[in-house]
Amino acid sequence: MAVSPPRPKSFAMTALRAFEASARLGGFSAAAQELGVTPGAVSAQIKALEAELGAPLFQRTAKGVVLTPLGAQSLPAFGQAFDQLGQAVQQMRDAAAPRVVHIATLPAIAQFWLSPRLPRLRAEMPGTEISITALEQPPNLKRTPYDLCLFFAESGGTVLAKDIIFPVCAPALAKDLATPMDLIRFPCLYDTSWEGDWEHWLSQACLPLHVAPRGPVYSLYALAVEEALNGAGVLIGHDALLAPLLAKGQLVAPFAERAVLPRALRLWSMAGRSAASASQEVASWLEKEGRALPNPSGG
Amino acid sequence: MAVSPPRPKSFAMTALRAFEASARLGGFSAAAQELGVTPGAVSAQIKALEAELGAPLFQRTAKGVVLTPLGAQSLPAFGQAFDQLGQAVQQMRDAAAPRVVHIATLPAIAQFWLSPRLPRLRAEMPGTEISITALEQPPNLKRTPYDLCLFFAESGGTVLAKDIIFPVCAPALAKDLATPMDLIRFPCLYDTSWEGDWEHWLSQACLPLHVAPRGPVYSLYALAVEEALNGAGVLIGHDALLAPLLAKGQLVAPFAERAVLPRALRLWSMAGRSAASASQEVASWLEKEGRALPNPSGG
DNA sequence: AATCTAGGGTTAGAAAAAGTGAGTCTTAGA
DNA sequence: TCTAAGACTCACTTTTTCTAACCCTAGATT
Repeated sequence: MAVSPPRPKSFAMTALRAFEASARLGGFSAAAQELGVTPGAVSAQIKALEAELGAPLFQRTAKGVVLTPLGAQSLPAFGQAFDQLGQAVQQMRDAAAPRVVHIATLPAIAQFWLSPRLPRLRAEMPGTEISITALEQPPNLKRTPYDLCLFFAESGGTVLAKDIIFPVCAPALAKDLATPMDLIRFPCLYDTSWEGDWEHWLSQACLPLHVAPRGPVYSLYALAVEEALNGAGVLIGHDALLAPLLAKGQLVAPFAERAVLPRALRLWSMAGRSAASASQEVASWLEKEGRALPNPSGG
Repeated sequence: MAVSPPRPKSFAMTALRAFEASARLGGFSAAAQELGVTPGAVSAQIKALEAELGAPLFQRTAKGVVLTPLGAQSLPAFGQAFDQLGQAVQQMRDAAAPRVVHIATLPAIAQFWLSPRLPRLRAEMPGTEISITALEQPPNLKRTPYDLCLFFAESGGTVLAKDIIFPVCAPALAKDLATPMDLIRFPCLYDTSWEGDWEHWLSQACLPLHVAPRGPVYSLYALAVEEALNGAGVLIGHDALLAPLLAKGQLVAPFAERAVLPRALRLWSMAGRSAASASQEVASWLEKEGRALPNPSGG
């Protein structure tokens, strides 16, 4: 008669979360990113879960993993359960600290769009604490403790600004840029997370030109902007982000051609928050801000 | 602009579980028992959760804890979420190992009621693996990975046998026990988890006697039975458990008086299991077993 | 065909979390 | 006043989890 060890604990929560995320996102790497750990950790969790379960949940292939029937059949229930858990956590956080709003956004947006507006926002909403977290990817609001997401996206939420791109540079450089063809003689700067920007602009401007960056590649938009301000080259700029610098004349747009990308600066929150909550107040304020300046640099 | 640390993980699952259990059961100690850890561990978890939350969930008093409004308001959602999670785990386990049945039961029941029946049960259900876990308290099926619970209880599930108690002893001792009054001259054995048994029997038998155990106190019924078999004293015996020993004559009941306790040997499972599952098959078999021998030692 | 790349798997060792155990404190009730 | 229950503290141990650096495979690219 087998008597199990003194602590007959149920399944490890971490492993279940890893399973749910992996199954939902279709891969360990994606799950690892959502959970904020390395793929190896997710792999180990799943392995442990499968061992305890005595049956495989994923079928491993060289190019990713596929759910086994068992895994596929288990996923929906776990999805619902974790949704509910996440919602419960949100509610609790709301109730505990009703005047704290956590915004998740791109580092570039945080620095160039949000940061200039924060003083006014804070002034207009005293007593509300606003915290900003910079992330490369929009987080899953159902699973992570953020109230608002502010990212460039093609759909979802409300549009705060179109994503209009065009080359910008220091004023000193602009006089050497009579036509786009002159771009060939200068480094064309861009941020790695927006690799296609130059091509987009060139094709939208009907220019059969191929430009390539010279010098360092920037993994942080702020660095690229800094370089552009220093006159190190021509940056492919985002209107929504650079409007203040353009307005102040620290950067200029040497060419008239503008490309409007299908994506836009969008703000969204988790469904089912009361409109009276602090996060919704902040959202309204930001949306108003977006409407107030539909085209800050003048169209 | 505050950028949170690289890993903006959501709340710790363990802490949330500790909160839910503590809130539901009304105390850290009770929660600790359900979770299989020490009260200190639960206390630490809750403390960490409250710190992260920035608000207290419990109000500490000298005699236990009381939920704050925040805690009370958060509890239902967490209860539902964990119920759903537990159900999802159950479903997954069922689907993964459909022929494994985990039974939680009292050590004494495991050894004296279940163990003698296991060979037949296994013979009749080949291919079904049955594992037994001995626990002092019935576990919460919604939160722990057991399929069936077999305990003495006053309600719930189906009755397998009444709990009838009466003194038993080795045959050699019986001849010195003409009347219950003779009990005074012998050690009266009992198990610590059933402390009131002697009083129950004595009062039901209308005997104004007070008996006390002499010699060691047994924390495991099996030890007390062993001692009784060795002729070390008179044990207050449970009919359902000792029937085989009585039938074989290894133990005898020197007195005719029997006390029927309000509780009974009961079997229950989590609601919402398909009747075709292995666990329900085992349950049916055990229930049939209970019906087959309503009063094994003869009434 | 050789190389590249993306996605997974594996491992040892490091780090973090969770848990224990003994002792303390407080208060209700005997 | 004494006792018992329940919670807390703190130093220490154990367990879990994570990372970093490796390898492996298959499809795409050159």
